[in-house]
Amino acid sequence: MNSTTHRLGDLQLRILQSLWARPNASVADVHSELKPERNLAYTTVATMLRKMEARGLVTHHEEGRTFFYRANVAAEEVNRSVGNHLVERLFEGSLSSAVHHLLSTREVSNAELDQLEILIKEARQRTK
Amino acid sequence: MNSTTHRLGDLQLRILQSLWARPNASVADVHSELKPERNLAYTTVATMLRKMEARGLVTHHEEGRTFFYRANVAAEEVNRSVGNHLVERLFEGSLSSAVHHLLSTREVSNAELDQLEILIKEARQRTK
DNA sequence: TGACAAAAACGACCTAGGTAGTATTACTTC
DNA sequence: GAAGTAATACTACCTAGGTCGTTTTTGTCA
Repeated sequence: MNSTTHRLGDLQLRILQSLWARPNASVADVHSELKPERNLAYTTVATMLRKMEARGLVTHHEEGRTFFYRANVAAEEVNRSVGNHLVERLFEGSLSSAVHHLLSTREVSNAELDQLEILIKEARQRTK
Repeated sequence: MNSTTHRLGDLQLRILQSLWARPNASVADVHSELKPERNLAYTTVATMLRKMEARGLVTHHEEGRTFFYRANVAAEEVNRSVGNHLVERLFEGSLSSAVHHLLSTREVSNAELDQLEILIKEARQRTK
């Protein structure tokens, strides 16, 4: 894949998320999906999709005169890449200090804490 | 503070980190600190510091003809802001899915897992 | 005091994201 | 077949990070 999956703009990320949820979407599809949160012009979405295709982030195929886009990078890949990049540049690679900051400044429900403990147990199993 | 503490460039973040570790540093100080990892021109650092001051990220005071800079935003603040922003935009605010991704794709030592469990216990105490 | 060096100021340029208007093309429908 | 509509294509512009080169100022020291 592209080595620069981290460093995606906000709009690019939202478009990718839209495509992950609804693969093979036309410009109109993406545009109307994003309409409520960002009141963008149709051409803004179209232009961004074209730019993203040039960067290899999405691909398209044509049906009649309409382009249908799909993501060319996996959600897992992007999330991992962006997440790791953040931990690296902010916390020198220390996952625990990253989580520490998150935990100490966010409201975290008990259910989420339960979930986290399960994840830790699973991680222990894996490294055993 | 500034509402845009998230969205800092890599260089800006590194400069801030340098200033957090060594407050009241001259351009030469920051430049030589960053020298090993990034072979930047002196003026690059100076220019970036000036731009950062214009954005309110750092301040300076003069001693003789030399500027001494210090960070105008706290490390805690920036880390929290950047971290939260990431969790929001990548995982819709779910801390556990963020941590899940991190845990599932990184090598995490047992010591770090221990540390995480302690953090969770502390968080539970706090919300009780 | 005159040369040198160090420091800041300024301006220039490139890249990339983001946003959108205008032009062109082509399909549909009366 | 002409008008209207819905697509894409193209171009332009703004902002911000990042990177330096050149110029100006000023202090130091032989």
